[in-house]
Amino acid sequence: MSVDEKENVREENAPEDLSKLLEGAEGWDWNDMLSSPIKPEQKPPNAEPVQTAISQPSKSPHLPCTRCIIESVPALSSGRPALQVLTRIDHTSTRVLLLLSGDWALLPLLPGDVVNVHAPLIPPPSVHSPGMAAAVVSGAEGFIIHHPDVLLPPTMVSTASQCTRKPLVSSLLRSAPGGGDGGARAVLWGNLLHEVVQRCMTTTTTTANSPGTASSGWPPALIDEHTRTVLYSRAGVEGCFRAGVSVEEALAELRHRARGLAEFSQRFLRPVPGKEGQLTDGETWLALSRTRAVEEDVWSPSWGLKGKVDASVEVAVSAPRREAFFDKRGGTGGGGRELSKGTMPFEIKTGRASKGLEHRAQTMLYTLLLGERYGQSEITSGLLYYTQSAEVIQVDARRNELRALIMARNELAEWVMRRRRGLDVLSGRKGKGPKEHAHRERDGEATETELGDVEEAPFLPPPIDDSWACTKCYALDGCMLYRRTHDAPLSVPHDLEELYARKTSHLTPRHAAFFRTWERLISLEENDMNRFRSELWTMTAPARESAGRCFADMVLVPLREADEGLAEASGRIHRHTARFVKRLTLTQKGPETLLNGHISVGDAVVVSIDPGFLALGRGFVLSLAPESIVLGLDRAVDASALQDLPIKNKDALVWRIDKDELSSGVARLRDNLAQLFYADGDERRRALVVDLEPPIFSATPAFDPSHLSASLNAPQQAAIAKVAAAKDYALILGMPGTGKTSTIAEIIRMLVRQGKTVLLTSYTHSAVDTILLRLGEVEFDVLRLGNTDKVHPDVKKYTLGARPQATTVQQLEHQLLLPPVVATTCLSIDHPIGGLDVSLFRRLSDAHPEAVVDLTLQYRMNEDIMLLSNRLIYNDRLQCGSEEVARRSLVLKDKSPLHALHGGAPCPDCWLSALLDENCKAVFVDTDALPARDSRVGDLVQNPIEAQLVFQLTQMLMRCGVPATDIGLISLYRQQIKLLSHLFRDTPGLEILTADRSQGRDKQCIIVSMVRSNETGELGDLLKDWRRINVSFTRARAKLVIVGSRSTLGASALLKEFLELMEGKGWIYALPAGAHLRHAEQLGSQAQGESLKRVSEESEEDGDNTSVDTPAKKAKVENPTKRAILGDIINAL
DNA sequence: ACTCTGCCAAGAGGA
Repeated sequence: MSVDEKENVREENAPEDLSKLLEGAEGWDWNDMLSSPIKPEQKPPNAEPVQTAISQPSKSPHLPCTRCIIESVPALSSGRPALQVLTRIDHTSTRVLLLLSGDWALLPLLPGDVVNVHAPLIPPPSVHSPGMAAAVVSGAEGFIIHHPDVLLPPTMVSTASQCTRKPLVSSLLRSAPGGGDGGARAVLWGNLLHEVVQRCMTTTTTTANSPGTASSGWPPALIDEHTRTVLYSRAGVEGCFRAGVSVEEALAELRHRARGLAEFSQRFLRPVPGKEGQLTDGETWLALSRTRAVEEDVWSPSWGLKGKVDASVEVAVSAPRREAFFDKRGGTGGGGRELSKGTMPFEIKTGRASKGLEHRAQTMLYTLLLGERYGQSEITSGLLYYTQSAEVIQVDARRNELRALIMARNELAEWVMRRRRGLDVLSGRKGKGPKEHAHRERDGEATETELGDVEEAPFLPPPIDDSWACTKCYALDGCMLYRRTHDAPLSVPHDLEELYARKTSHLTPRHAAFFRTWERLISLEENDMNRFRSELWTMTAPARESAGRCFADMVLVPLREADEGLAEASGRIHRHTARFVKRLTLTQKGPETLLNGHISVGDAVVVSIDPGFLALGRGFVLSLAPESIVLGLDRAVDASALQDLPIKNKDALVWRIDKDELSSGVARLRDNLAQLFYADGDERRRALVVDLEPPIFSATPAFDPSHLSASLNAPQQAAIAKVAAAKDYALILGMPGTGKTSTIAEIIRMLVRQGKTVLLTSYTHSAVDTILLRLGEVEFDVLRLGNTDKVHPDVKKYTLGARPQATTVQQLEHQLLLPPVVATTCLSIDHPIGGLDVSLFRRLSDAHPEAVVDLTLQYRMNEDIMLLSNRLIYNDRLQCGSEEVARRSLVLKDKSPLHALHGGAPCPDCWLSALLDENCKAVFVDTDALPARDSRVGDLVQNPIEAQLVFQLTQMLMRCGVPATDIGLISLYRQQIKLLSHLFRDTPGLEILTADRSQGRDKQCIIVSMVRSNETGELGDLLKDWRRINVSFTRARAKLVIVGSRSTLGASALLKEFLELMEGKGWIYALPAGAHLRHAEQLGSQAQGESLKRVSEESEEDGDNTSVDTPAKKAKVENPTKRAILGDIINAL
């Protein structure tokens, strides 16, 4: 049997046709020309196609794609059918003149905008434009993707056909599925059945290699097994719980809904199409020969789309031979049927076909995504499978429909960009250049004012006001809320007045203002994240690596035995584990250690192959060593997982690992905010939080103080009494060391004793877990929700994963609802019983000081250390809990090592002796005489000499008998933390933390490295933040040593005050010149210093600092495998 | 003006 490749219909847009257009182009009236039909009679031109750098290689089968920046757009007068737009190819100076007609001429293009031009580049209309190219995009050919860096999901684009506002509102508020109970159930069946089909598709091996043999398809037993596996999984039972359905009922329903699967598989799962596999069109026969992948995530910056394809399948299609084809191909005789093979997206729909058009649209967009991923020109069709009606429909991606869909995408992207531009202005970011805000005249009206007037600029399209569609819409609540708070001037049509009133009449202007304000704050944060998102495809890996947000040139290597423990951890995202090392060649130079940069353990990452294969895996960092990184990923990235990708040189695969910027958490915040304002929302909470109604306290709190722990001090007891009396809320302000953790633990015990339920929550995992740990062994049950991989090991016993897998809704209900204490982070609300707002402590405590209790007695700091905090921040409200605390000092067990530095004799002017003195409890160590200057590594700041000083001091402390676990090193700068961590890599127990991460911790001795030291007096914002300074100073119990440059730090008002205070107390120690060298040898910091020097020099190379090439810096190891082995050895030590 | 934290996602379907 002969198999013909299917002709690509879009190849008909051959460039010759366009070139013909341009013949003798000089002096043509372009607008006239573009609106007139092609004149094929004109003789072919001599012009060669323009050879020019195309920044983005063609990935689409159809047309080359060029990324261009708009330079100027002419005034657009209404009724003009065509538009000439001058652009420049991104990252080049090559100009491209876009000749737009039809819909494309109406695009709201602004100078500075990015467009992807899907059209061939041809010579420009005028020969007077050397080096310039042109591109024609009209109703008949080419596509323009406006704002391509906004990647939109195909579902959003397809829903926009009905109402553009709806997908935008629902992307802002990722609310729970609407449509009432029925909706939730339908979603559940959809979710589960999808997974069943996908499992069947991946576990079945078809008989592709034995032609002629009919495939046996999926045996009913296999389908049933998958059904049960899917349903009895954690997600399955949880879904039932959410939808309020019993597992038994779900099983029956799923079995019912899966009944057609076996027949489907018999008809279509075969190597060669036959009559059984006839599609609903009545003439096409289909065979699914292989499933390439399911749930594939494809990000397409060239189409400005990203989505998940249910399945990618290899198909064989047999269709009656068409006349048109026959003629065109010159005829192979015979008529009859024509067979073609290819890859298609396979879209499963388990509901009714009522949304057929949207489903078709979605499927067409998936053809674009798959075309990009597999680079195959034949992906011009997709398949829609309706499980209920057992129909399979072939959807051809025809130009006209695609064009309409792309226009719809462009419109959505324009709305998204309007919002971003508005937010950029608000946050003072003015975009990329002055051109961004240049004029675009439209009928003589400048749009510049629109940008300036952010308050009024709408970012949502107006509602469609279709009483039938709107009443049924599941985005209605959000839509109406925005209408009330953001589109207030819009008049409401008569037939929707009642609905509008029902949804919004409870909202006061104050409510609207509150929602607007917080909504905007949330969006600002979201916008910040989005800025980095597009860097994954707009920046090369090395460029992004130098900004510290990427690891370039990574190679996949096998896991080591030491990583096995990591591989076991299995959260919802973490399904596969992969280890990467840096590939280094003679010519390439990378950072010596992966520890440089912004990527740390726990961070979310995206794994890609440059160029073109974005986001092949997503997950987070499990472990990070100088030589290798281990990731937990949502999908496999090994060779077999990549077998179908058109990657040229699979043996020399190079990966990039990018720090991911997740923004969905922010959308949830926004949704939580919106919940406060919905008609059926929590009215009391709205009154307390928004209207600031006074909280009510009972005069006679029902609690028995005799149950309280005897160790509680008076302010702590007062706090607990306040909580017991609170009907709404009580606020406890805990200054450092005042026993917040114990008080909270005690409050939890009290509330549980009273039969109440408690939600324990905080912004961070560590804060939640600290309290659970302090709670210790309790007689009641605690449920810890949230990402298991981030939960403290000793608290894991409280997680759902530590309990037996529930197989009934009732069991799950018990696990979820019975524990009186539920602990989780605020944002971890992707769970049926979670959900909380941002902290409103400040707002509430300002409005109702009577609701606040201060904890004032502290047991951590001695009086010298406390004095700093009291004077600078707390107005002397803080007191020592006891004399013993006040007098606390760091006593050295053995001072002889100190004397040994100077031949056994005490040394009066040794800086180490001075600082280690027991009476030196709080001291600022001034480095100005050395000096110890800061330096930059990319955008990071470090101070190597200061790191050495800290190293020597710490070494001496430990030699004198202070356990490493009693010492903490703090810096506000991450790069400094890295230098210190490197120096102390062999000192277990010593904690080295940024100020932020030291929150909630304390140590006998804290050494703070202030880092900033320069002649220009540059201080940065970090050191001006008094909260961070305060946190780092108040971690110390007995001794606080602050190392820094007095002259530089004095630039900050707070630090100036601090230095004056220290001066007055005589607590400043000015290091003599060369102090860091004096004991270097004895303290073994010679070798350490060398290695430190190396690390920091190498780091500096990554930045723009110049450094002399020392002979010590030899060429890097040439063989990547050797390198990996070396890495193993180093790591095993 | 260089720090931190959290979040998995696009879609699952309905008159």
